[in-house]
Amino acid sequence: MIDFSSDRPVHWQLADIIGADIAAGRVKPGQVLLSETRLMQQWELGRVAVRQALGVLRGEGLVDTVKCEGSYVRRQAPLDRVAVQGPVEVTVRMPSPEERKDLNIPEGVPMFVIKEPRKRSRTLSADRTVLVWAGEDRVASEEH
Amino acid sequence: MIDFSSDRPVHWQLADIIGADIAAGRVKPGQVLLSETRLMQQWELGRVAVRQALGVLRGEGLVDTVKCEGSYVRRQAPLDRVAVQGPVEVTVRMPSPEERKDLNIPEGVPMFVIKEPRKRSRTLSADRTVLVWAGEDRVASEEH
DNA sequence: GCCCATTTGTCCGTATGTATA
DNA sequence: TTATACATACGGACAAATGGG
Repeated sequence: MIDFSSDRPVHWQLADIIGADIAAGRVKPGQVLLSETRLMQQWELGRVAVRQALGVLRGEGLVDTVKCEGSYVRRQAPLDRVAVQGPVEVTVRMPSPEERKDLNIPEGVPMFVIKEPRKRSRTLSADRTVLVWAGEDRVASEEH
Repeated sequence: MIDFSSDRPVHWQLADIIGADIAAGRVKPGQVLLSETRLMQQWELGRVAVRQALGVLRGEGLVDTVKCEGSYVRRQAPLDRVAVQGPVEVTVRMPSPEERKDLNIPEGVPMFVIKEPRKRSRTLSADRTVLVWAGEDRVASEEH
């Protein structure tokens, strides 16, 4: 499966393979992937390449690596629908490590920054949130 | 500056240091950072630690690494103000490598997914875009 | 055009610490 | 206690692209 003569780096190839497995549902959300060592053996790669591949998948938000346990396929968190009422300006960026900790945002997940006039910005983890311009006078955040 | 006896990993410490330099403007947008080798010498770290630190900064969208040149402090792209009209649903996620390529999105930058009723989703690089709900019937994207 | 130093990208191997089962 | 597994580091090596002489 891995083509060592390809000009596509092997850790990208491995990330492609695992990502395709996830997309196809061959490994399901919440399920743990093979360990680094198993992946090294199965694909005949070094540890660095395997870790780089997992790093790519974390960066894409597809998996979540837990120390001393393994890398899990990320569960699709139930979405909070957050309604906003204009005029609003919305930007998005990656959180700093501190913001990740404060807002409980996993690695590879961006962050909403919502600026309403005369208010200070609201920040929301983007993997749990769908932003809705309702046009109605409901601004509540529907917690599930 | 780097505390090897700290329980905070050295590559995080280095990312903190460089990130603080960027935030304070001691290195300016468009400017190139010291090379990996220089950073290794200056901070007495191995290459892996230096690369991990740069990887952290890329993941935060602070720097952009160009092969055979160096890591540059990312220029703040001039923002396109994109006006939307309700009802609209906005989600955000990290692009896949293919989408990054297609939409010309740098590493560490998330992507808007804008779903308007009866239309197919629009995707926009989030580092160039500020989303505005104006409440008016103007849906144009004001290119600068 | 060519050489050469620089710089990052891509790999390998090895080692230690630490949390989990 | 033992085995497993990941996190953090070190070292080395070669390839590929860039830019200056």
